[in-house]
Amino acid sequence: MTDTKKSVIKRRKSADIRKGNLQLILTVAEQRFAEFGYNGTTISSIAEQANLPKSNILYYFKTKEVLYKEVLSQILKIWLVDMEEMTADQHPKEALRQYILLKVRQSKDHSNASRIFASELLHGAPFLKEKLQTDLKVQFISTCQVIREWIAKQWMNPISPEHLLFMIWSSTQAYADYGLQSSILMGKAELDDDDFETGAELITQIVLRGCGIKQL
Amino acid sequence: MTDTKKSVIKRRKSADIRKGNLQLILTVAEQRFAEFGYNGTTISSIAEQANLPKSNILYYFKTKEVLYKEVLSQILKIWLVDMEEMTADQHPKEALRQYILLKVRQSKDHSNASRIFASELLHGAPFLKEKLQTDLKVQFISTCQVIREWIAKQWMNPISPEHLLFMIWSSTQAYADYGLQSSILMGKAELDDDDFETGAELITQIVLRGCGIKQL
DNA sequence: CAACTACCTGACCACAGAGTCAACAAGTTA
DNA sequence: TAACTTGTTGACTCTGTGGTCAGGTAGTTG
Repeated sequence: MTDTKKSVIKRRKSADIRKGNLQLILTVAEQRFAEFGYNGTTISSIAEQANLPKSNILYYFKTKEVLYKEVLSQILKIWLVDMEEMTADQHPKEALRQYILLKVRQSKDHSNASRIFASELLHGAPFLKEKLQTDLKVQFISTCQVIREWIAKQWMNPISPEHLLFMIWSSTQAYADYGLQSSILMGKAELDDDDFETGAELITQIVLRGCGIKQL
Repeated sequence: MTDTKKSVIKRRKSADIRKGNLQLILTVAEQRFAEFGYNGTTISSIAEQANLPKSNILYYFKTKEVLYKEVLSQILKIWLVDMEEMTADQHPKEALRQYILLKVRQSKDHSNASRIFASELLHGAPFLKEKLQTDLKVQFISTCQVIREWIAKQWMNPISPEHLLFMIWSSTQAYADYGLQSSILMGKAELDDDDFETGAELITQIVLRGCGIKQL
């Protein structure tokens, strides 16, 4: 009994070490990459912030590139999930509102991930190009189709679904990407919850009205 | 006569060397910084692309940082100019349309500059913070005031000028920042003139309708 | 406890990249 | 032409960084 228990405890403890360190490193790495970019981030700086020796980082991730890709890989998933929820049978009034809200929330809650993603795109998506051409593109085409059906049902004005999506993406994404700049301009240390809510609401209003979608 | 002429020619030639090299370096540097970011860009790579020895770059720009700041400094100016043109006596219908058009054009014609600016903001504007707090903020506040006056005149719905500007900035800026991603999704090598026009028109329509600005 | 595996880490290496410098070339002016 | 300024460049230094490695320790299993 004691043996088993002890063994179990130890086994769990050992697994926890790995899991814990992995998580710690990924979290810290995400912060650093978001702030300084891939080239501006050193393994040493990650190590320092995580309170681990540099060699230990390299023990879990063979190279810096592997670590970065690992961080990246989780981001695209998050990005795609929200879009899937828009379907043709929903009314755009609800669907778009919800999507915009989620995207802005994401900019707030996963600001680092969002910024890394943006930075990646900005520099030509060297590590993401393939995934964009497959996963994201499939989802994109499908969502454009949904919008086309909304238009066919005359639930909204006939406008380019592609450009509409670009507009929604960029304006919601901006609350992560340019949050700092925005806060400077608005004269505060950082954007608060209200700012995000106001932003989401404004984007929603403008998009819905702009697309000729009658509200209520 | 011959002497003077010769002298003049030589003087001009000498000045031209400086001017020409300066311009060449700045242009190449802008490309590299846009594509690889500050840390991802090496002086050697700039030198190579400009067909100059590395030392020569350092002769004109004491350090990499000086060169980068020089590139940056020209960008903010461009960014501010268009905004100045929006004034309270104009009707937002015209003013916003024009501003959006200019901003999208800028994303097309000065894509590198736009991307450097975006990248700078994305990483907390380490080199631009001061200028943002002064120049850009002044212009921002003033433009917000213009919008407030439009609202007071009931030329548009009462919406937050700050967030409206963020929305316009980000959605127009996106045509530079995410141009590559967009082209991938739309299945072409790069966005063509039509895409930019369509984008500008769509943003304009949505913003004008979204703000409750009657067109014509 | 013994053998084993997973985890940890300081010392080390190779190399790239920013910036210096000294010597030289080319234009400029009197 | 002589004195001077401006431009040019290869060779060099020095720091920082990604990554290796060997020798450790701590958990694990029979």
